[in-house]
Amino acid sequence: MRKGATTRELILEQTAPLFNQRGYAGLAMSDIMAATGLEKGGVYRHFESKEVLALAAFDHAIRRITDRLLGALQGKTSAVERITAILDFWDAYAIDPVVAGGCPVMNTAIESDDTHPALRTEARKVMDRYQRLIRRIVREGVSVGLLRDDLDIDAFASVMLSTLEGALMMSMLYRDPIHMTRATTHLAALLRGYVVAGTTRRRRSV
Amino acid sequence: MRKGATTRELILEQTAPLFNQRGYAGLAMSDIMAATGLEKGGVYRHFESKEVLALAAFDHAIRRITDRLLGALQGKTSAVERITAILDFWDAYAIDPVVAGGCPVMNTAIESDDTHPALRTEARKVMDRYQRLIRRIVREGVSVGLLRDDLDIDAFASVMLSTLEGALMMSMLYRDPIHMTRATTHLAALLRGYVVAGTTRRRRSV
Amino acid sequence: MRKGATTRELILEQTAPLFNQRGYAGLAMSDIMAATGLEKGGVYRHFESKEVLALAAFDHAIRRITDRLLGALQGKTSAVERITAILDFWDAYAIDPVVAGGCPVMNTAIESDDTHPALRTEARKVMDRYQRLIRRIVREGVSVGLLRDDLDIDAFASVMLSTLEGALMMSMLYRDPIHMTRATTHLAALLRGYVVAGTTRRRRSV
Amino acid sequence: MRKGATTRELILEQTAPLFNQRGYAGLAMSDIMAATGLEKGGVYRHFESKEVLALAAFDHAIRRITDRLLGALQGKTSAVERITAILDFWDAYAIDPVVAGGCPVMNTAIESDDTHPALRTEARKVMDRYQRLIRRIVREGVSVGLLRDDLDIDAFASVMLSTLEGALMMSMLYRDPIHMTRATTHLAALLRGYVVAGTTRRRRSV
DNA sequence: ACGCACGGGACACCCCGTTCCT
DNA sequence: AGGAACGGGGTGTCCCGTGCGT
Repeated sequence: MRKGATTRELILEQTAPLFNQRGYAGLAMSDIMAATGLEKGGVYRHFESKEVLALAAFDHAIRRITDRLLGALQGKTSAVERITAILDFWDAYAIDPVVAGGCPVMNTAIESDDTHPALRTEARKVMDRYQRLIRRIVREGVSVGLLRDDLDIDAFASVMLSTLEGALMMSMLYRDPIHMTRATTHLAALLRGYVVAGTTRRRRSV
Repeated sequence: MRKGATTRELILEQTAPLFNQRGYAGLAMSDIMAATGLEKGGVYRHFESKEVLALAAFDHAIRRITDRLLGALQGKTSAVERITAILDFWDAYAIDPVVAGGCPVMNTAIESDDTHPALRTEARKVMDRYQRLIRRIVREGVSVGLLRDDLDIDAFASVMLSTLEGALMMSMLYRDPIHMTRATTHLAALLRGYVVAGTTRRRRSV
Repeated sequence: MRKGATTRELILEQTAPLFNQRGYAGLAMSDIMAATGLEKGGVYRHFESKEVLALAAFDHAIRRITDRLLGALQGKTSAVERITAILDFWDAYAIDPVVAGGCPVMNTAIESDDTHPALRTEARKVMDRYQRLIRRIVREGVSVGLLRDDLDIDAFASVMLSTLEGALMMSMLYRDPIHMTRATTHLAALLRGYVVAGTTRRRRSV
Repeated sequence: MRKGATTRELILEQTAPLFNQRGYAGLAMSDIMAATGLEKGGVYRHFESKEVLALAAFDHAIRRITDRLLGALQGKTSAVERITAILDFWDAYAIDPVVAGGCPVMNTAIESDDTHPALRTEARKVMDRYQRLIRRIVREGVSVGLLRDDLDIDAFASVMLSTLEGALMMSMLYRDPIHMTRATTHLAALLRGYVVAGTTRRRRSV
């Protein structure tokens, strides 16, 4: 057992990627036991059911991702810098995911769609937070005069997340980060199109 | 007694949406029996295993979608018209999917990523075809002089599919087609940006 | 197919030993198909069900055994000769059964006891005939003055058949005809004990 | 929760007569589940396969019978008393079997003959023990001078068991203990014929 | 806090017996 | 007579969760 880590955290740390890779239905308690080295008694002491564990593991995965993302935003002040940091984060994610198995939100959304309401609700909540984060950044950019005010903030957040999630799926399907690169490049260009002339230094167009 | 081919089609028709909604691991043979009204003997006569059936059901779903999509392309000649038809197809899909449960390619890509190589391979093949279709259309548009030749055809296809797949996931997660609408609107505008001035009648901007 | 044999007879000829060896529950239609070289359609054309076939196969086995036994009795006139012929028949049966798998009556009696009333009835009928045959012979021997009239005819037939059937079971269990030899030797001596002195030539005592 | 050993015994107690009545092929796991009130998981926890269970059930049945038989021999000292006790045991068995369905050894010998080597071996082992028991008793009777020394001990044991097993089959086939009575009466008389004159009080002849 | 025995029950797949069509 | 079709019961595996013992 890792020093200082409680058993509960150990379990989450080990199972979060497994749930992310194989899904709720595809992951068995026996896999969890094998991964944690615990027996059932040990696991059930901390989580009253597989479902509760799955929910907690999802939360854990999201927390890890969010921590990393917020870290990447640290010190980035302007909207463009912050959006760019997010795009960079996704680029990195496609090469080396924070949590193995792709984006937990998308994975959960796909699997739970018609089967597991609790997980679906959780995924939606996280997606809400992602949208709000982007909207907040963009709104700030607009209010500050960095971005044009004809930018449809809701649509931008929606399209940006759609494109990034879709591109992650493509990159994982092909085991090739190129699709993510193309998506982030495209989104960066899109954003640049809304930057008010003269407010920032030109980057080379892609 | 029923003709075998009929029963086989019946099974595929009934199970394709179920696999699409619940995934390979989430769908039990008993669900299949319930959906088809057949007993085990009947199902296993036509498909030697759940895996073989899942593969066939995936194929079936794709065929249904492809047929519909090709139908929508019927009579559309110019690249812009054809891409627009594809976008319209996705818009409609988000409201009323041809196969319940979202896009089989994305669903399969997500679930099979770390668990089911055969399904993953199949999903990749179909995604290849989608990419080739878009590239062919765009390439023709460029060669004909309708679209600017600085358009990165591969990147366009990649970004377009990423965006549409991601948007479908978002629309399903929120049970709200708005995300798809935003994605297609965005992609339509993107395409319009590459149309050579004077080659087509202006559409009202969206 | 054997010349002159109808398909029906071919089936019975092939399956009688199989039913005798493996029992009704232990023999599958697929075994029957393999043994006969026919497909299911062919078998069901002649026998409407496995049960009907099993009954017919039992009958067939009994007929073959009875034919052989009656052949062995041919020309034997005195009761002692006839009983001895029967004992010889059983001795030979233990070494090389007329129908593979032991005595169909005993096999059927054992298997069908709590499971298959129709077969049980059939077995009982045949056992009745066996008992009647022995009683008739012995009764004739008594009436002719060859055998003592204090011989309990019913008990003799019963004990004789019990001993022979039990001995056949033992010989098959041990794959050793010695048990049958001991039984027939014992029964021959028993019978001799009832022979009226001076009516027959002494055999060497065993 | 129940103790495992208890459940194991429960299963054996309930299934031993079932296997004895219907045979290995004729008894389904579902019958076992119905008889024990357990679900598959419960049964398979204690027995890894139907075959292993069948073997254990056979052992269990034999143990029950042996216990009863040894109990009947308790206090019986002379060879004649002991053999008589065994005959009485069989008489009682034909009326009310210790294990429903007849003699497990014979049943198993018959069914397993051409199908189940493991069971056959087991049946043979038990039959060996039966033979040894009788031989030992008779041998002791001879060495003590109670029985004549021209008695063929091996043949006596063999014939006695053949007769008893065969008679049990007959009694079960006819649902009439008379055949067993005749067999034991006969065997008692046979034994009496070997008693050295003057060593024991005459019993009335049967 | 954890290991482990326990057992209910779902699951996949096989194969059996029968029918129907050719 | 061949053989596809299919209802259905078969076995054994696995899975989840409980509760006892340490």
